Amino acid sequence: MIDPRLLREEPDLIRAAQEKRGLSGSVVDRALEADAARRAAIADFEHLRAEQKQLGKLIAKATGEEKVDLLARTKRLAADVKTAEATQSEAEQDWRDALYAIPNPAADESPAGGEDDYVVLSEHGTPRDFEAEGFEPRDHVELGRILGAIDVERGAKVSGSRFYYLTGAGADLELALVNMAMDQARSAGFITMIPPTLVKPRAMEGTGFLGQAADDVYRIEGQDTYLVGTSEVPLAAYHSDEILDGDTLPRRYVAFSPCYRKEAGSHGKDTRGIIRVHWFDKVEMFSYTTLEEASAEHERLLGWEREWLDKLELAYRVIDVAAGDLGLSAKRKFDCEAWVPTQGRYRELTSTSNCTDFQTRRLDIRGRFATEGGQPEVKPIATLNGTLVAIPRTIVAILETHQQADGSVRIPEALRPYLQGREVLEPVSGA
RNA sequence: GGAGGUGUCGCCUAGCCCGGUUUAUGGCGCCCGCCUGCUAAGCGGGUUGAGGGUUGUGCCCUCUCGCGGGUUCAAAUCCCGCCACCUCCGCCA
Repeated sequence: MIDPRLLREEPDLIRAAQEKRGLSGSVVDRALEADAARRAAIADFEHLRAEQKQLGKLIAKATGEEKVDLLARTKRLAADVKTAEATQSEAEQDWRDALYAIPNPAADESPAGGEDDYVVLSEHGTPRDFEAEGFEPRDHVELGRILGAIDVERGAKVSGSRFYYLTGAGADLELALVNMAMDQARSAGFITMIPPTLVKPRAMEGTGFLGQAADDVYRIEGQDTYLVGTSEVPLAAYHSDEILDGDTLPRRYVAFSPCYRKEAGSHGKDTRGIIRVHWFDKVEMFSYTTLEEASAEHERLLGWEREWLDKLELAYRVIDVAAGDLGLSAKRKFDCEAWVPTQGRYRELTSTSNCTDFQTRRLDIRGRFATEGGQPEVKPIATLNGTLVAIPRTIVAILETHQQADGSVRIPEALRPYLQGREVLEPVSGA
């Protein structure tokens, strides 16, 4: 949720922000109207209610005929109060709906425009030149089959399209990546978490996933419960309705969890292999910090993502995602995209977003901070998230990047201790 | 799933039977000040959060006792539903 005060005082800023994302500014007018209506309704109700309470006090003291008189007066008032209260709560609901429809304004630094208007911030490593090495690279599906690591056929048989089994070396690889990622995050000071992945509407809405992203969310039939598409959801909602001690910030959590996505609207895209799937496991970093520190924290999260990709010896680039391609909650987003040899292009492997106070306002998360003068101050705080490792895409990048002419795959050195010291994944026969 | 119990301002706690100076009591913690020849002890004051009004910047008002309804002129208090936690039983990995 954007700051209601900002909307009221600087509506043109929000209009400009809508335009930068390629969205209509009409929601701004709707929200302003709703705000005015809400405030009028509040004043109306509170006025009547105050009168009612005054009379109530008199009644308590009054006796005899005087009391009868007062009771008659206030009885009529009671009905008016009830009506005014209903009007107020309706107006507040309208106002909330209008506000919730407005996304976080993009950062000044974010490029304007849509999906293709990103800016490349940096490139790291060099894509392998298979032509120079004299062999045709196999894609991850083929490598997965040869290594006995990925079984997409049986995934489809049992669960449908966009499902897979990780088998043998593939399963070992996931556990190794997860443990390595957790080790990295733990030594950076993150608290390790394994969160629930079925959540109530509050958590989903509070993190901004029931807006335009709602089509991508699995809902449990007959229940007000959702499967999360990322552990960002339970990690953000973890501190909902809490006031955190400012001294404890930043709070950094790292979670391992499965993620579920309908992938609605991506029919025909990435149908081969495990680039785009309905379920995958992920290790996610999450920070709560002050609004002042949020940008610096965002850079730190990006730094940890880069450290991770460097250790996997992947070629990748970092992009500044354009305003129109940001999620509802994000003010700014960096994606790390790894080179996928058989596709001849960079594909998103990790992503980090600065959500500022957008989620904390929805989830009622604030910080209590010491002030110069005296009494501590309660203020909104910021949340940020960043992928450390999304398993399938990382496996794709590793297999394709480090494959050898005979179909084996060299294990990056940093990962070997997590794979029983293995240096190479060898083809198996009879998958 | 069944039975019983509990849910009060950061934490603990009084109030609930019997509705009305309750502006929700007290303690801890925290903040400010006083006192004090050291970071102790003591004393005084402040301290839930959200929203609206006013711009007199300090004050006024409303909401907030797990959540939602209801009864009533009036609800922390009475009634109904829901949720969470605890104890016991059942079932289960």
